[in-house]
This record gives sequence, structure tokens and C-alpha cells, in this order.
Amino acid sequence: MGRRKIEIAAVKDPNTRQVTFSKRRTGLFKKANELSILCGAEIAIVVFSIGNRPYSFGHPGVDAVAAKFLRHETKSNDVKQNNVEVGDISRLNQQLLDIEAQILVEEKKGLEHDQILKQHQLSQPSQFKQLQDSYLELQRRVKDYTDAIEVSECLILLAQQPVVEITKQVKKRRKN
Amino acid sequence: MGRRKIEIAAVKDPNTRQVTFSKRRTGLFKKANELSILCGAEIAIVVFSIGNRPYSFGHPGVDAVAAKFLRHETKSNDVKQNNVEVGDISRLNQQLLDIEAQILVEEKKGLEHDQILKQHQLSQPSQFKQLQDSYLELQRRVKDYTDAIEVSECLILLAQQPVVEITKQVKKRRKN
DNA sequence: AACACTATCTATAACTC
DNA sequence: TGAGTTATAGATAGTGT
Repeated sequence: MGRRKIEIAAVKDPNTRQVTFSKRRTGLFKKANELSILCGAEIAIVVFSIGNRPYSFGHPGVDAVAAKFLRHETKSNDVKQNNVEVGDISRLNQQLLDIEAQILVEEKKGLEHDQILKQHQLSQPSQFKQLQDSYLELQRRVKDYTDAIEVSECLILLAQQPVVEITKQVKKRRKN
Repeated sequence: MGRRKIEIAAVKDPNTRQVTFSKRRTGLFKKANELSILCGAEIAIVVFSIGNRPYSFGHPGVDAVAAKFLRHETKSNDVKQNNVEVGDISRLNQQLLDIEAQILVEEKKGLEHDQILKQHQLSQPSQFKQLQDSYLELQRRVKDYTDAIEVSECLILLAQQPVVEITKQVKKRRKN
């Protein structure tokens, strides 16, 4: 959509990225506005720049739409618990892709943290104690999450094989 | 953007409106996805059709971004912290809290996965192979992320202690 | 009625000042 | 270096099936 075709991949140059972010964010909000007018739809958008600066658009308002969404979401979750559909498999797969993408984002953030930490090494000792505690807590959470994934693996295995084989594989994995 | 130019005004015909809504919603989500990838931005979109049907897009996830937004929103109402150093540190801390929140969201998703998997155990063997591969890949990524967090820890330690002590601690942790 | 098609309009990447 | 311009890629309104 410009002079040259660009690949949809992270823009490295910070300056170019900032310009692209600003332009595309404007374009996105314009599209959202058109959608709400053309189709009588309610819409809310929240964007965080790479520097964690928040931008939002909403019709009739971000908070109103968000609240509405949360209300609907909890209801539909309750229904799904009791009502099984075959299409869930593909949605599961989709969720997996989403999580993978999220993990990638977190990896990048971790690296950014490292950069920032380097720049602030010796400036605020008392706050670093706080940070360290947060990191340790965070690591614990990630570990728990990893365990949860393991449980999921076991369930998949359960779906494919006679149960006898499972325990071996699980224990083998645990030792790793 | 089509065969004819259209005015940005409410589309009356329900059929046309539905088609327009569907197409433009898809386009909007695609743009949002591109924005998040190109610029490393986090984004959440919620749309309600005229029939109050909810549609959402989120990277890394609607819930995570929404929670982050609400937190930032309330923060901005608080008294500003003017010190530059403190501002940066608190932003770092903020990012940590954000990541923790995301991990929590992922944990919940993981549990939901387990629920759904239980219900679908023996139905689609070929798809389970796919799922299994995805999970293994996912686990690898989480492992990498955990390592990245470890690196961050080391940097924090560096900021607090004489360098000599660090290597011991790092190696000790590595063996774990 | 959910697709595919395509002529046309719109967003924007690179450029300019 | 931020705001405006332009050539081009991308989105989509109307259409066909």
C-alpha cells in the first residue's frame, strides 16, 4: 500500500517503526470509525505502543464496550462448559497459535528489559530489591505455566494411546 | 475502495450491511494484526454487531491488553511521579506487572484447554498429532522465555553486588 | 448464502522540503 | 524532522455462482 511492498515482520529501525505505528494507528481508528457508522456497530480499540504508551478509540466509548464485552464473555464461557461442540478443536488450535505468538512477544520484552536494566544498573538500589522479588515471583509463575502445559500434553497422549504407555512417558519427561 | 465510492453513513439494507460488516471487520482485524507485528504493539479490539453479537481480536490477548489498559488508566489519575529515574524504574515495574498478568491469563487458558481436551479425547486422532506438535513447540518457547528471565535476574544482581559473587549464584541456579 | 472475482477506491511506504 | 506529496499495494462494493 505504499511505494514498495513490505513484509509483515517487525520493523527494526525505531524511527521508521514510530512513523509506521503512528500512520497505521490513525488508519486503523479511521476504519473502526467507518465500521461503526456504516454498520451501526459498537467498537472499542486499545493499543499500546512499544514504549507502553496507550492509545484508544471507542464508539460509543471504550469503557462502555469493554464492560459489555466482559458481561457477554462470562456468560458464553458458562455455556461452553456445559455444551460441547466439534468446532472446538479448531478453536483450540487457534488458541495455541495465539499463545505461541504471545510467548514470542514475551521473549522480546525480556530482551528489552535486559537493555533497560543495563542502562539503570547502579541508580536505585532499593527499587532493585523490589524488581528482583518481582522477577523471582514471575519466574515461579512461568514454571507453573510450563507444568500446566505438560499436563495438557499428557491429556493429548491419553487421547491417542492405550493408558498403559502413558505413565512411562510422563515419568521420563518429569526427570528431564 | 470498491466498484463505487460509498458515503460513510448508515447502510440501510440489512443484507448489505451484514456483508459490509463482515468484510470490514475482517479487514480491521487484519490491519490490527499487521500493526502489532510491524510495530511490536499490543492491541485489543472488541466489536458488537447491530445484533449485539460480539467479535474480538487481541494481541497478545484481549483480556491481557484490557487489564493493562484499565490499570494504566487508573494510574494516570494518580499524582504524577516527576523524577525521571523513578519514572523509568516504575515503568519497568509496570511492565513486570503486565507480564505477570499475562502469565495469569495464559494459565487460565491452559486450564480451559485441559477441560476441552478431556471432552474430545478420542474424536480426532489426526488433529491431536497436530496439537501435540504445537504443544511441544510451545513448551520449548516457554523454556526459552524462562531462560531470558534468568538473564534478567543476573543483571539485577549485577546492579546490587560486587561482581565476584555473581558467577557462583548463576552457576548454582543453572544446575537446578 | 458463503464463496470467488475484479474494477475501483483507499491507505500508506517512500519521498520531499 | 515533522508535515505534506505521490506512486503503489491493499481493501472492498458490487457482482456472479
